[in-house]
Amino acid sequence: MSDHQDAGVRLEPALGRPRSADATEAVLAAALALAYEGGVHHATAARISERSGVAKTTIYRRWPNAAAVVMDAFLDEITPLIRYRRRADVRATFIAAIKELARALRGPRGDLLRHLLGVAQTDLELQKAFWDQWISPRRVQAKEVIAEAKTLGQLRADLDEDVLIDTLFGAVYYRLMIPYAEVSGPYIEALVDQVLAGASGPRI
Amino acid sequence: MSDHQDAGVRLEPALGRPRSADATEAVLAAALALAYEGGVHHATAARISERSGVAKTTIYRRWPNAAAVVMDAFLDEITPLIRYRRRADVRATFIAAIKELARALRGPRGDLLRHLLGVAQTDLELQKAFWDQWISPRRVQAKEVIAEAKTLGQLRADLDEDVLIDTLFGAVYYRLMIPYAEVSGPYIEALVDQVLAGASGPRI
Amino acid sequence: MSDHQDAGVRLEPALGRPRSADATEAVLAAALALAYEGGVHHATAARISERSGVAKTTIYRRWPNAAAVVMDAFLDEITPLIRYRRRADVRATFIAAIKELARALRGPRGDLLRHLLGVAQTDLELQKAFWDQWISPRRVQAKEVIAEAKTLGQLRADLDEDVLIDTLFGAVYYRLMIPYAEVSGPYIEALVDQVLAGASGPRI
Amino acid sequence: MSDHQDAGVRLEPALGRPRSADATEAVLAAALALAYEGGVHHATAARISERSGVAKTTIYRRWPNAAAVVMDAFLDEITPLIRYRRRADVRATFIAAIKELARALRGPRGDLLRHLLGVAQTDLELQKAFWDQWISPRRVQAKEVIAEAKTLGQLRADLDEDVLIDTLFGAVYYRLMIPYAEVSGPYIEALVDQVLAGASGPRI
DNA sequence: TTTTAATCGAGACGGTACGTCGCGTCTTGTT
DNA sequence: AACAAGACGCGACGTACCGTCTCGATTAAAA
Repeated sequence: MSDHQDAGVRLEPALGRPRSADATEAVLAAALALAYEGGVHHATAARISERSGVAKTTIYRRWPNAAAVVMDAFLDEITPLIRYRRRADVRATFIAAIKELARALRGPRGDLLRHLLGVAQTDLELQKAFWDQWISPRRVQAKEVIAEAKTLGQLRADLDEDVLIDTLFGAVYYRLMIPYAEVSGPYIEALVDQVLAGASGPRI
Repeated sequence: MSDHQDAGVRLEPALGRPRSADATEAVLAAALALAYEGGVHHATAARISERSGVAKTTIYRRWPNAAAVVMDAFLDEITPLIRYRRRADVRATFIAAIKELARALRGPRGDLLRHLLGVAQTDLELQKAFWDQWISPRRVQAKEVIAEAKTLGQLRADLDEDVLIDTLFGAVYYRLMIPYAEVSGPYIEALVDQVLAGASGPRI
Repeated sequence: MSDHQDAGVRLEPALGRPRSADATEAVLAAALALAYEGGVHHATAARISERSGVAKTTIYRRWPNAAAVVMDAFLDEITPLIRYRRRADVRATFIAAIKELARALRGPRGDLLRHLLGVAQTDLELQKAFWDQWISPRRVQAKEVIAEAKTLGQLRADLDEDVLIDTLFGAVYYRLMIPYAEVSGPYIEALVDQVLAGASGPRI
Repeated sequence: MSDHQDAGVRLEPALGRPRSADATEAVLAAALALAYEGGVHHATAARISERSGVAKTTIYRRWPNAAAVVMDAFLDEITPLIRYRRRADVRATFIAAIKELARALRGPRGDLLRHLLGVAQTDLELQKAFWDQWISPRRVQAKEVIAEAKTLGQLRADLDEDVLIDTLFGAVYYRLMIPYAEVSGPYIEALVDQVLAGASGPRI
């Protein structure tokens, strides 16, 4: 759960009636189900309210709009599925990480991410949530991997980390949002290999 | 101008009153102005109609929805600004092309593209228009550049073209849609250099 | 029908699609039925829309709020029921007029008027509609009756018309809104008689 | 102060924490201020609570709804302003009483009464409160005046008291709720005079 | 010259969703 | 018990756009 309101830690003894955890759960579940059924636009505040049994006002008391609810629910669901795990070398680690990501996004989950990223383009708050809760933490992990690899001599010492991450994951998101071809296993291997080896012709 | 309706050629001698070309122009201009003023969502059918003096019916007779009008107007405007031009070598050609693209998208125009790409995620017709009129033609041009470079030995012969394009432009679109940092001149040079040189450490 | 919008006469040839008379009728009928069923507050815009089959937006296009619809419907219904008719003398004319009014307001119709007058206290537009379409025309008729009676010597020549009307009808509305007792036939006769005869004791 | 709850006498020794008198006072003051600022509808339970610093729960423990609070506050304020005082004769007594009433209701206080009477039309409890605490006691006083006047021969012995009160005060409330003209001093004199003298022409 | 047919402007229409307000009730911990 | 705080379910509000429709008025080629 990653509420929009209480992102920070609440230290005060919490005056008044506490927020219902059941309600939160029911709302997130309903929102996710609706979004999978008919796309982000199908998960309206009214429908989430009806399906979850939680009043519309309660929803708006906690999230700025329906899309934000779906975003929270989506992130709750996907975060545990895509953790970096160290492999033999950088190549293997990145291939594994990207394959795990691609697998997690295969099918309706990918569409949902596409839609959310789409809506985030015209919704600053969502944009920020996207960065804070999805992109940024994963970049941090990627940078740790890169740093280790540099130490081990697997990556060039003068390498620009951001460029490396942008090229690897940029390619994946590019194919997600402009879906002219699949992000297949072989593609991922070719992608990582080429990014590591470079595109230049033989320097003789 | 790239009307959605008369993509095919009209062979019949066109009975009745012919469509007004002025109307089309006025609609596109109004749509673009509105989108720049307040985002894609500000360019509603009603507002475009009012601003352009063209009836809503007429708009819907030619475009499926308001976003499609904005897309058409946007593509009309941007296409001439981003043509590939050959330089000394692949490196220079790509750097120049990406810099031109980045320059064209700096400021409000980039936001508009972001928004359109966003809306396209939940609008199949727009998705297709995006691919057909923006992405695809540019990929064709890029592939010509790559082919030439392969012939000249500037790029590896066994190179996967799609991967190369995905990494280069994926990085740019990634930074466009997840705007954590600018697509600056130095960044573009670093990007192209690293993609060409590869990220691997020294093979001893 | 007494639309809030086109109170004045429209001379222009009426551009665009004309307003549906059926819709107007259906809305008024639904509003009145709902108000009789459960009071003015039961005639909400949503319910009127549902019952009449006319979209909520169409309702708001013509009336400022649900209460105004009920008011229009009520006035349409009641106006033909309470016309002044001349009798033998002023006394008989007023008694007949007030009895007709009382009869028309007996039962649910009186409650509806009470409610509407109530709502009008916090709604300027309704207040005005009330005066223009209900009170004012009836006062005009009353003044004609008074003028005639003065000519015939049935009423004192120096009489203040407004005071006379205020006392007669003020008493009726007073009992309507502060319903401590009924506006019965005998009461009406006593009312008119006492207003005509005066309350003063015998001038010896 | 005329609490809705403890109309009956509380005989039990009152277990637990006793009710705060300060709270009651603060609530009434806040309610009245809010009603004067923006009309009865502006005095919502939430706003009264916030302004007075008294919890919403506490308010609902003592009054059935926000309008009842305003009513209580209004009556507390106005009651001392409008006591009957005997003058030379009935005519003078009534003129003085009505003038005092009119003076008290001039300006925002009249609007507030209008609004309350309006709301009372759709709120039985308020309706009753209105009668019990405002209208009824004043009618009792009026009847005493009338009885005295009858004894003194200033009013006809066979006079119907209710009709007399209805006509005099009905006219005032009529002009309050259907404000087509002011309740001015001269108007009040003309009103009382005409009600006393009668409207009939000369019986020759 | 008169059809004939598609276009155009204007604007009404049925719908869906929005985000907010106010209601009166409830669940906390505190007095 | 009563209290402050505030969450909660509920119903209604009035608005924004959507895409469709129905008018009368143009506009040009076909009859």
